[in-house]
Amino acid sequence: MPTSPDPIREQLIEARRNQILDAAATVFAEKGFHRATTKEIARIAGVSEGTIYNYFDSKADLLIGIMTRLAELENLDQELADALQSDARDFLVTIFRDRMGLVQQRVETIQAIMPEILVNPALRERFRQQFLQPTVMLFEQYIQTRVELGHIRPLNVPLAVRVVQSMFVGLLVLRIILGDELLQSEWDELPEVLATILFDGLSPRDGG
Amino acid sequence: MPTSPDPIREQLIEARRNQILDAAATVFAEKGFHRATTKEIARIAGVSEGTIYNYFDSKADLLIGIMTRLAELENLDQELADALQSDARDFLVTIFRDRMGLVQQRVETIQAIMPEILVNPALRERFRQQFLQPTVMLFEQYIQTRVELGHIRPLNVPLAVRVVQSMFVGLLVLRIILGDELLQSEWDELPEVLATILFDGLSPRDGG
Amino acid sequence: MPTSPDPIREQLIEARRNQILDAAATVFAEKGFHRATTKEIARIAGVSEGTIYNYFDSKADLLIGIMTRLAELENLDQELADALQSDARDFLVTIFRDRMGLVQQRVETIQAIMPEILVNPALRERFRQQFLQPTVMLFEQYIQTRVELGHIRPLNVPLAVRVVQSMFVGLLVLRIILGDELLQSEWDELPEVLATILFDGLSPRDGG
Amino acid sequence: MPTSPDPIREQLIEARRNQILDAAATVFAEKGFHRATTKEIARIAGVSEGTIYNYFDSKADLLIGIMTRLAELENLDQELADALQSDARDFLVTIFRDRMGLVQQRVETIQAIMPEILVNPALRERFRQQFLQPTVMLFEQYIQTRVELGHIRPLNVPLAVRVVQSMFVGLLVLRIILGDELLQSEWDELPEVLATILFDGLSPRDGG
DNA sequence: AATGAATGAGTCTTCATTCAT
DNA sequence: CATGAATGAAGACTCATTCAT
Repeated sequence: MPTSPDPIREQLIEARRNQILDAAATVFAEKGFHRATTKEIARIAGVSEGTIYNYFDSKADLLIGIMTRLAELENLDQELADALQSDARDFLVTIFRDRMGLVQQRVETIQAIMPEILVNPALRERFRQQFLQPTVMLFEQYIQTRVELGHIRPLNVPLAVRVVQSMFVGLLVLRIILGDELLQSEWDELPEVLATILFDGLSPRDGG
Repeated sequence: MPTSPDPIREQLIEARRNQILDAAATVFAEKGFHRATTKEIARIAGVSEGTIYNYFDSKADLLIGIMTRLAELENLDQELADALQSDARDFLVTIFRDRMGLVQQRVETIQAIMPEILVNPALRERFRQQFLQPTVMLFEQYIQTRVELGHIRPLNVPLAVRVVQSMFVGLLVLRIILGDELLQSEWDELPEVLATILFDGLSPRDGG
Repeated sequence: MPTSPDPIREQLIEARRNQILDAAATVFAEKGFHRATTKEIARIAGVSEGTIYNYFDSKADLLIGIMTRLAELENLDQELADALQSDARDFLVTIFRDRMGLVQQRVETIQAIMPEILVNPALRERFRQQFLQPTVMLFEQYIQTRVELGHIRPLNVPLAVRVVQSMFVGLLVLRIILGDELLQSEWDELPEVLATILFDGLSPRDGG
Repeated sequence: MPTSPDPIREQLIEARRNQILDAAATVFAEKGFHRATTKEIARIAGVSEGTIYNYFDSKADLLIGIMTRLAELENLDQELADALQSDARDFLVTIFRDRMGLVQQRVETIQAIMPEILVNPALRERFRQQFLQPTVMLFEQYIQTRVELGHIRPLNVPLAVRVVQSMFVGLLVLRIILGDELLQSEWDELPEVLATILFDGLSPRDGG
């Protein structure tokens, strides 16, 4: 009984999976993984509890599914490839706006998985492999190239990448998870401040 | 029968509370809040499960206790008051080393509470009031003063503070929770890279 | 619309029933009735779960079907009718070999139903009516005749039949279900030992 | 925290374990293992469901417990040691009465475990090690001695032991599990018939 | 007649919390 | 105050059965 490559069926299955993952992300975001119940996920998804288990192995598998689906939407490499064309500073502003815009759309999803990533080793490892490592590698290459081109001052590139990455992660945590109000109200002005700090530094320019 | 202010008794009670909180922090750090059981906390603490409830109202109350005890150890204001004496850059390096050193000692405690902060609204609010707001206010004053003294270029101070705070939070998450290996091996070199980026910026100095 | 007695259709239906019962017997034998799932039975039978329910009312009905089919293969009466022709001892050896040979072929089927017979009253009653009672009655007649012919010593015939029947049942349980290794390796020598014990007894013959 | 050898506590624990095992045996016997629910076992035992799990690891562990407790009551070796004193035939009658009397008392327990033994490999192995093997070994020695003493005719001792053992097992199954009515009504006369068949054989004695 | 996705009742098991000793 | 046995509510997961296609 080979898997029939029936395209209609495939689509129905995919749609049902997404329907369930959407509901799971909503409930996980609201209650956290442990306080979320399969009963409520089923209710939100408009299916029975049993149906969830026709599409996923376990409640934990829903988290994996949410994260994998998130990863499939990424195409950072293309973005970075285009990036060398533009000015480094413009690029920072652009990519920050782009990616943080994405994050905005996925607040719920991120709230759903992030706390559990911190606690669940298997999920954590998956997260590192699917998100952190690719990002780090691409950024390292990108910055290394900028350094060689003289656009960026010579420095410990790997550490610098972590510092910038930390800033993204930290801003995410402060705004999305901890709900910092100032970050929410002045979010649009953030890229400029960020660019100034990162490229020009806090120290007053000699001629400033 | 009013509570006798017997100082010996007070001390015993405090000691027992700490003994239980230590155990709770250990188990929460290892298993996460939900996977931790009161039975194991009692075992690690060397007391019975019932005893825990003589000192704390609930399992969640243990988290509050852990966080409150952590806050009591803070004396950031004094540190910042002294800070204006020294060079801004030196201060950054110093305070980063100090606070991250503290973090090192409290890895377990932080691992215990952080994931739950992300998920538990009551705890989150408490965390914001006990840690984030005081820090933010003190730093805002500190940087504002530096700006007025001409040590730091004029900028959107509140946002800048969030950016710096994010960097701390992000580095914490990356190193402690996600276990980034490079950050672990080159941790000692981080303050210098950080200072360079923050104060001098990524852009090559004209005369550099 | 009466059921058309279409012989081709009849045969197809019968074939499909057998296909499903074979699969059910296999899975029941391997997992036991409760641990067996209709999903796996369907998979082994090469049909869908729904199809099973077009031929059988319920999972329990599969057991009934298995047992009924087993009973249909029996034609003990003929065997016993022929039996009086031969020497009693030879007959024991022959019938033991015959029936135990049958059992060998149906190990799987027997493993499938026996444990459930012990637990399911309806099935148990059916088993008694389909297997035990006919066998007992035939054997009682057979032995009674032998006694009257002077081939077998006078004794409590009904009890004696139960004793012999028990021996069969017990040997079955020990070998098939409990997997006694000696019974498996020396199975072929068993009829002779059995015949000696049953006909000659354990006591040493005076003139032996 | 070493296990306190508090004798009172030990006794209470043992009593509670027995209370639960009694209830489990009752419900298993009535419904079979799978149809029995922990809820009902708890109800019959007069405790809560949770309490069951303070004393046993799982529902399956209850079966193990029932079987182990049954095994502890056995002291077959002593019985067999005494046995060589008496006439072989008398001994058969005696031991049959003894052991079948025991069985009578434990009908419920045996009904509880036997069907599951047939289906659960782990339990089956345990059963073989705790009951079958010891019995077989002791009986082999006993019969071997009898043969050497000339009380029993020379034969394949191991097979003969299985045959006799089968008879016990088979009579058990027929009477206890399948509920044969004749075996129930004439149970008291069974030992004599059995002894006659086993020792004297079915064949009429030459001088009989 | 065949399919297999959907169903949802049913069960084992966990664990925070209580309270009699 | 300390204990730890008892509690029972809650929840993840299974699977026989149904029914629209």
